Amino acid sequence: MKQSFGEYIRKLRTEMGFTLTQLGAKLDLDSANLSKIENGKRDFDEKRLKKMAEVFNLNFDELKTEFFSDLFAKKIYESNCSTDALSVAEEKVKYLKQINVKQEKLNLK
Amino acid sequence: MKQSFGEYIRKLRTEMGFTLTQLGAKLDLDSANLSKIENGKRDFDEKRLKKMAEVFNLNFDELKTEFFSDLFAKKIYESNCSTDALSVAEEKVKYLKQINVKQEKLNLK
DNA sequence: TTAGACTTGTCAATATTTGACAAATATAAA
DNA sequence: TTTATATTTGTCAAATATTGACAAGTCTAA
Repeated sequence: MKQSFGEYIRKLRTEMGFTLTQLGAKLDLDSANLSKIENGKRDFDEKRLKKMAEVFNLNFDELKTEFFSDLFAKKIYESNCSTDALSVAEEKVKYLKQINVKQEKLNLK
Repeated sequence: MKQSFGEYIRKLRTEMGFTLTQLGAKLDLDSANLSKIENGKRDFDEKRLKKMAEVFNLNFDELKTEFFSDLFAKKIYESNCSTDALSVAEEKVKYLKQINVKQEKLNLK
């Protein structure tokens, strides 16, 4: 879990004995671009997460966790932001969900 | 800290007695677009954080925390991702910083 | 050396974000 | 009420960013 998302894909891919071209085909992705993704030079596209979970038989929610945590970590690292943002974000997620509940109740009326 | 970034700006703006147009001018931003930002219909652009900190005399790092936490929370909410991603992200930030240290040592040689 | 695997650079196509403006609505003072 | 100002909403072209694709390079193992 402490690796980057690119390293994670590479690990999974080599464990399965796939080449970049083979996995690329499964994910509908150019091997050159997949190489960049594994090397952290491009971002993996969220829309391919579902397919990736299927290919590697992974739990989709755990894969999302892996994917988004990478996104957040990179943002924090690049922007030199405090990791406090992470705990504040947790509060804000609660806030957003709460707003949503209120909204749904209103919509029922 | 439990409000959205848009609500936060609005609170600061009204406390200072600024109109959208007045604050917009200070931030080099159309009043209509600032309105959308405050109402969560557009995103505040990271490049204006510095100026915003100056205008409201805020600590830049704290403002960044406020800004990025909002970003993360929205992502999690929209994508229905587990908040586990936040703690995993913390680990990944450590990992990225560690990699960087190793890289710097290599560059010295 | 050759074939296959991987990497890197580039660029047009596509998608997203932004700035700007007009028009509608809300608010509040005269 | 009318009027002035503040705010909201819709739209759209321009600016940016991302993506897919391909060529050409390096690396590796037989």
